[in-house]
Amino acid sequence: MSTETAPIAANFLRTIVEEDLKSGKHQTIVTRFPPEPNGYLHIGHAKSICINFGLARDFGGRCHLRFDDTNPVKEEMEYIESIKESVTWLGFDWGKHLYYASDYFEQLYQWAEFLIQQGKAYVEELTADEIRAHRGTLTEAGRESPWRNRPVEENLELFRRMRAGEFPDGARVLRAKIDMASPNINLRDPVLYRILHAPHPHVGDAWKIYPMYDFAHGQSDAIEGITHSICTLEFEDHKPLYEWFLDNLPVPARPRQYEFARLNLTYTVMSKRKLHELVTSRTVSGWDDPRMPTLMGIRRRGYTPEAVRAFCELIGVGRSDSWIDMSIMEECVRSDLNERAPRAMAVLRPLKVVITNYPEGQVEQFEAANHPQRPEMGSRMVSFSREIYIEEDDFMEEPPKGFFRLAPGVEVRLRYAYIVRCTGVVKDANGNVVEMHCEYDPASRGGSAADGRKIKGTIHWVSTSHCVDTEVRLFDRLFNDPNPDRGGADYRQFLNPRSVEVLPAAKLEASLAGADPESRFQFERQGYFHSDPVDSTPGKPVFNRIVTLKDTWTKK
RNA sequence: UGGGGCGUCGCCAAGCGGUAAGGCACCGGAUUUUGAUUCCGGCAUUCCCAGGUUCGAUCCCUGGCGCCCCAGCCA
Repeated sequence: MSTETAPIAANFLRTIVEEDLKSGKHQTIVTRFPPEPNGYLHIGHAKSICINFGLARDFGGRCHLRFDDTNPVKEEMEYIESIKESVTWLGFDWGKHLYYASDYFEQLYQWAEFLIQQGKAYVEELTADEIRAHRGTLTEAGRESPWRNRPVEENLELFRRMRAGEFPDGARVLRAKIDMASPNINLRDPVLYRILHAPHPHVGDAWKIYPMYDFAHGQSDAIEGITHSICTLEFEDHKPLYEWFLDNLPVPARPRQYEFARLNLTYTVMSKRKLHELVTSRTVSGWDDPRMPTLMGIRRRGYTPEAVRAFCELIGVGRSDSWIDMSIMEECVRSDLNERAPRAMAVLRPLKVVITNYPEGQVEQFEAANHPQRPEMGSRMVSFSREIYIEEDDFMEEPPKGFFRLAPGVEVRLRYAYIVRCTGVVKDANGNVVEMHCEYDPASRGGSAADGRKIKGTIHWVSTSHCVDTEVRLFDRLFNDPNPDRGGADYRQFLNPRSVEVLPAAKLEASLAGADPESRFQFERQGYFHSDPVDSTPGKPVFNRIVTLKDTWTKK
C-alpha cells in the first residue's frame, strides 16, 4: 500500500491504452502530435501535446511530432520552426521522430493509383460549385457525378497528367468512389487530391497535386505505426472514412482513432482566425503579446511550462463540451511560482514617505528572506533610509472599517524594517496626497515591537535612494466577458480596455536590477512578475505581471 | 423530423448494477513580519426529465428534453 505511487488521474484514453497493453493488442504505444504549420500554437494545442506526449511518457511508448503539411497555400516554414520551439519549451521531446506528411507524398500517390486501379477512385471534372451542388444536403442524398464511372485507364492517365502539372488549379480533382447517398457527408465521394501549383515549405516544388487531410492522415499514421491516433471531437464524423482508407489500401499497420473534447477557455478566443485578426489589427502587439493565449504569449507573460502542464493535467480529458475557467489556469501558475519564485519588494504606484524622526543621511541594511518558507533559498540585504516609497493603495486618509494599512495616526510595520506611525500628509493644490510623514519606533528594528504589541498590517517599501526605476506592465484578461464568441456577436466588443496598464516609473528594490531576462519573482503582496525577454536591458529589467496574488481584502 | 456526439456539485471530472472519488471555486476556523502561503473543517439523500427491468440503477431498456459537430478542391 505505502509503496504505491501517486495515482495518475484516470481518463478514458488512459484506460484504453492500459487495456490495449494488458490484452497484448499492442506491445508498446505510439502516439503523435500532428499540427498543421499554418499558425502558432495556443493553449488548446498544449492540451493535445500533453495528452499525446503524456500518454507515451506514462506508458513507455513514444510520441511523434508530425507536421500535417498537405496544404502549401497556407503553410510556412516560420510556423514549423515556431511549433517546434513551443513543443520543446513545453518540455516534450520527439527525439528522432520528427516527420512530415509531405515525406509520404510519393507513397500516398501510389496508393491513390491503387485505388483507381481497384475502381475505387476517379478523376472528377465537375467544378467546385458543381461538386457542392451534387453533394446534396444534410437531409437529402447527393447525386453521382457523370464522371464517376469512367474507365480505369482513363482515370489513371488523367491522374498522371494532373501530377505532371498539365492542368490548372481547380480543373480536376481525384475522388474516392464510396456512396453519394451516405448519411455521413464525408463518405459522399470525398476529394482525395486537388491541383495546386504552389511551392511547398518542406518539399519545394516537387508536386502539383496535394492530398487532402483525409487521404493523408490515417495513412501517415499507418506508415509511422501509430497505435492511438488522438484527435478532437469534430473529426469523429471522419472516422468511417479514416477506416475506409485503411480497409481499402495495403497499409502496413492498423491505427485506431480516438477523439476528445477540445479545450475552451473563458475570457479568451482560440480560433486561429480571431487570433490572427487581433495581431493584424494591432489590438495586441504580436503573436507573443503576453495577453495572447498562444504558447508564445503565455511564455512571454511568464507562465512556466510546468504550470501549463499542470493545468493540462488538472483539466482532465473527456468527451463533453467543456469550458475551463481562466482562473484555473491562473491558479496553476500561482501554485507553481509560490514554491519556486524568490520574493522581492517592488512599489508599483509610489507614494513618498518621509520618516521625520529618522536621522538624515543614515542608511541601514536589513536582511530579507528570499522565500519565507524555504530558508535554503537564502536572503539578501535591503537598504533603508529616511525617505522611502510605499504603495499608494497602502495609505488611506479615511480608511474603511477593517483596513489595516496606513492611515493618519495608525501604526503599520514596514516589512523587515521598523514599525512606523503616520503623523501627517502633504497635499498638492488639488488636495491630492503627494507625500506622507511618519515617525518610526527605534525599538522595533527588524519589525518586532519591543513591548510585544501586535501590529496588524505589514506593508512593503523601497528606499528612494536605493531603488531602480523601471517599467512594469500589469496584464489582465484580454476580454471582459467569459465567452467573447457568444451568440454570434462580434467578439471585439468584449475586448477589455484595461487588459494592460503600463506603469512607467515603478520602483524596485536594488537587488532586482540584476535580474536575468525571463526570470520570475513574487513581488510581495502583489503578484508574480516576469522580466520581459524582449524589452529588458542590462541593469533595467522590464517586468510583466503574470498573475496577481489571491487577495481576500479587495475582493470584499 | 439526415448522420455523429454529449448531458454527474458554480467549473472540470471519476464512476461501467451494490448504495456519489478528486481538483478548482466557495464558506467557516487556526497559524502567519506577504490581507499570500500552510493547516484543519464544511460543501451532490443525488447523477437532464419521465417511465420500465431489478432485491437494488448515475450505470441496463424505452420515450422525451437540452447542447455541440458535419454540406472546404481547410485541417
